[in-house]
Amino acid sequence: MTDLAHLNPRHRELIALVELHGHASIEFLAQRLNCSAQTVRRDIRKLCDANVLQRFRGGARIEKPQVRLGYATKQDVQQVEKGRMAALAVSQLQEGDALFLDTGTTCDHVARELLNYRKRLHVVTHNLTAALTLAAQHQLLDIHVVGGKVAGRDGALTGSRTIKELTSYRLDVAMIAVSGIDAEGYLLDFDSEKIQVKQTMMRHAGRKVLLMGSAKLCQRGIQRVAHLDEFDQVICDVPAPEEIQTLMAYPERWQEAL
Amino acid sequence: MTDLAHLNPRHRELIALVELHGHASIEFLAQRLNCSAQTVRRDIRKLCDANVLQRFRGGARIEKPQVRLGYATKQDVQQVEKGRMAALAVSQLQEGDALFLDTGTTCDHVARELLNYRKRLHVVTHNLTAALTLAAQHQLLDIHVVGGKVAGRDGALTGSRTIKELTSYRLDVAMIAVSGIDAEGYLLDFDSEKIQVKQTMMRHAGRKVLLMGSAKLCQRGIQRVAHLDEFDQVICDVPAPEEIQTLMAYPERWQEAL
DNA sequence: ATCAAAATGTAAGAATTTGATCGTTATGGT
DNA sequence: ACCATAACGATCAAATTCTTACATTTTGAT
Repeated sequence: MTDLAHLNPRHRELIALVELHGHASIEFLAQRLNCSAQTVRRDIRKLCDANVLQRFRGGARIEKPQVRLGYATKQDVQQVEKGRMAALAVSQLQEGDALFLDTGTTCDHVARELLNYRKRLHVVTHNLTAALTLAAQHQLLDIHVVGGKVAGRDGALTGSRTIKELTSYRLDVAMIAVSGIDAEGYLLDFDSEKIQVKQTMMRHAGRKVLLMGSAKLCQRGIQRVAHLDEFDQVICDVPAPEEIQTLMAYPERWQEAL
Repeated sequence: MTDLAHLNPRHRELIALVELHGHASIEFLAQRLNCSAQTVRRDIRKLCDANVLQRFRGGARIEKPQVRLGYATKQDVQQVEKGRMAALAVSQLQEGDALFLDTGTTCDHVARELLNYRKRLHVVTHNLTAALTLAAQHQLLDIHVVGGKVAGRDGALTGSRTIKELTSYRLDVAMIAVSGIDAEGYLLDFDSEKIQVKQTMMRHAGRKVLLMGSAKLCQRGIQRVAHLDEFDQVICDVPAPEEIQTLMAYPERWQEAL
């Protein structure tokens, strides 16, 4: 166990990317990490020496000791991009707005961004980490947590109680995150309990905002959450790829976070 | 764990900036903090020695952006004693027990202790930090969070909704913490909303357990929560002082955590 | 007001990282 | 077995970052 203490953000994102897919090619990683293939090779060699990854010709993979990939490492994927998307989403809020906040690391970034929002807001969430982050501003923000059963390491509350409580609200905005997207433009996720929560939030909100990093564009899920067209805004860190644009009735709803 | 006591405002700002994105470069920090890169390096070195940040070439990062160090770690008194009290309280649980868990740093210690408890348990709480701690064991533990409004930096949920939800439970144990005690043996606290939650938990639990560090024996509050005699166990880190013993109908309920 | 100690800024040299080049090695198809 | 292609490792130069040392400023106490 060598020094895994001072790994730079690129190392962390590299690990996260490999964990996310189980394996990744040098070229893919070089493109994602914005560096040369040479550097990726060096990083991989280092991480393999530290027994974090296993390498194969052309890339690296990870033996998953746990089926569930760590919530902590998910945070390392597209950290900067998630921050930018969160900032854009928050910048479009108005004083006094009431919003639903979904679970996921992207929404955690929104919570962090809201700390710097200096105006009154109402926030309703089933996201424990976000709620705890927001608690630092509880004098300014009106934060409501819906009841439920803790469903994941990230502190997502789900279950019939959660759904039932959500239905008693009617808010201005819902900020939703998902795991992936399919070829027809439907957003996907894995946990049906969490999907129910997302759908309920959308039904009880005026403006629906989707937060989806470009990494999600090539990822999947097992169950449909909603269609792209059901959202009033789609916030991403890159412009909409052509194949996505053709799936949208209103491609102008796509927004790129700079 | 070195001295976190005398952090100047720049240090706090630096930590906040690193927390915002999870990591930050020296250059970025120097610009935002209006100081030289060298000073930033010196600050970072200090904070890394204190285990607040981790450094990497070119900047620094923080391991858990979502856990604030404002609340739990900084001014928590009697940490060791609280750990011992928590261990004693947890040791008296039985597999399958269902318990209410109150807010406060003492109860956060109980949550941490429960992580090592290897048996099935049901936990109902309005304590966000505890719930998030317990989430790491969500496969083994059945964790329910009641809905409500975030009332403090520590992530306490309160309000009529919280009370109403609590009344639908009937659990084996309630673990309660308070701010102080008065001369007649009544436990005291400050926030009437939180007091209502404590009282409701007690009404809907079989065994009532009070967790009270010796520091609380000379502290006060502004409103009565309950009397010492209403608890089936009083866990403290010291033996009951004489003046307290005379106030209790059953002094044998007092337990000292070793 | 004065001095000592701590904090901050500046600069030069050392160390690390990175991308590119090039010869070597592994892989897959014929 | 052979060849074409892609991946790899070593090496080097350029760029960036770190450390060390020293000058300057600020702070606190007498």
